[in-house]
Amino acid sequence: MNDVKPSQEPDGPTGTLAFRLGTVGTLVTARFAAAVEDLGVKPKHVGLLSVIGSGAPASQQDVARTMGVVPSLVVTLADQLEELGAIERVRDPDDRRRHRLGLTPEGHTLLAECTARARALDEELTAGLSTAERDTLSRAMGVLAREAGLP
Amino acid sequence: MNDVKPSQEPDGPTGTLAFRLGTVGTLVTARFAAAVEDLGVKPKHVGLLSVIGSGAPASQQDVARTMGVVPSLVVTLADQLEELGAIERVRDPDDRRRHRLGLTPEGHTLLAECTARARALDEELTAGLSTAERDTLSRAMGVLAREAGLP
DNA sequence: GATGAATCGTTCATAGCTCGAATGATTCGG
DNA sequence: CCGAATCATTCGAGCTATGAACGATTCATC
Repeated sequence: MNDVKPSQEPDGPTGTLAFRLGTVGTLVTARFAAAVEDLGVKPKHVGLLSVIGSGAPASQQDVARTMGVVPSLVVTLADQLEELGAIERVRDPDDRRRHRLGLTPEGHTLLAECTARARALDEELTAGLSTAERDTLSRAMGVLAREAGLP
Repeated sequence: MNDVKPSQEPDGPTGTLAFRLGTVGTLVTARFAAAVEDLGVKPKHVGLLSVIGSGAPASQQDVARTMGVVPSLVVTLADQLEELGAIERVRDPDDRRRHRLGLTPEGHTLLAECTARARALDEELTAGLSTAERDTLSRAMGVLAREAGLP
């Protein structure tokens, strides 16, 4: 009768979802960063690639909004990815203020490799979970993302 | 037969658990930071309070290890919390190199308030989830935390 | 007991990341 | 045609967290 809530967890903020999400997120991001370091990119770069990769070529403003960062940061990230030969900037003929960002063939390859490594990391992380739990977790993260103000 | 995997998710890294954990973590942390801002503390302070609050009084080195940060950062955080009157440093009589960190009565109150707000945030975030899903999520986060290298 | 090595807390300088304001080019609305 | 708005870019600044030095204290070995 005493294990209705089997929580052996500490009862401080450290035990709450909000807090744990932060610490685990930081840790996992660090691990992902280490996993793609040799490719010359960091998580933010991968995020940019991913945004560009899925969907129509977008302006840097759009990308910034989607990523939840400031446009000036997109400039820096895009500069570095362009230098890697992963993306290219094309002046939008319809509105020549805009730069439409697109993946180069090398960019597609890079994105695919990053995706593969992210998936591998997922496998490691969820090794201790059942398939049903993974699905629930995956779905819950989607809900949380929207709840936290993501597109 | 085509919805064996009902994933409408994008297939880039953005859709992976590892990546989403990072972005959601950052977002949630920002929201928690805003929630406790008027108390004069930031998430890292709350983490420190939480570590001190649960368990025997620990040295700053121990706290640093538990939090996964460098000892010099604990100095800064402890300074600010001490100035708030939330914690106190006591020279360990058994080993006078050490400072044992302890919560003051005000510190207990502050920690309790932070805990309450973290729980309230949890409620908001998981509003769209069933009770069973919340439990699974909670458990899964514990597994991930250990898997990612947390105590 | 003495003495060199190790540990604890602290200070300081520094690196990394991100933001915000200012600028120039371009487009839109009246 | 002209002022307001939008886009990309540059530049400077802020904040966090780190790592290397340093004094105080303890430990281990002789």
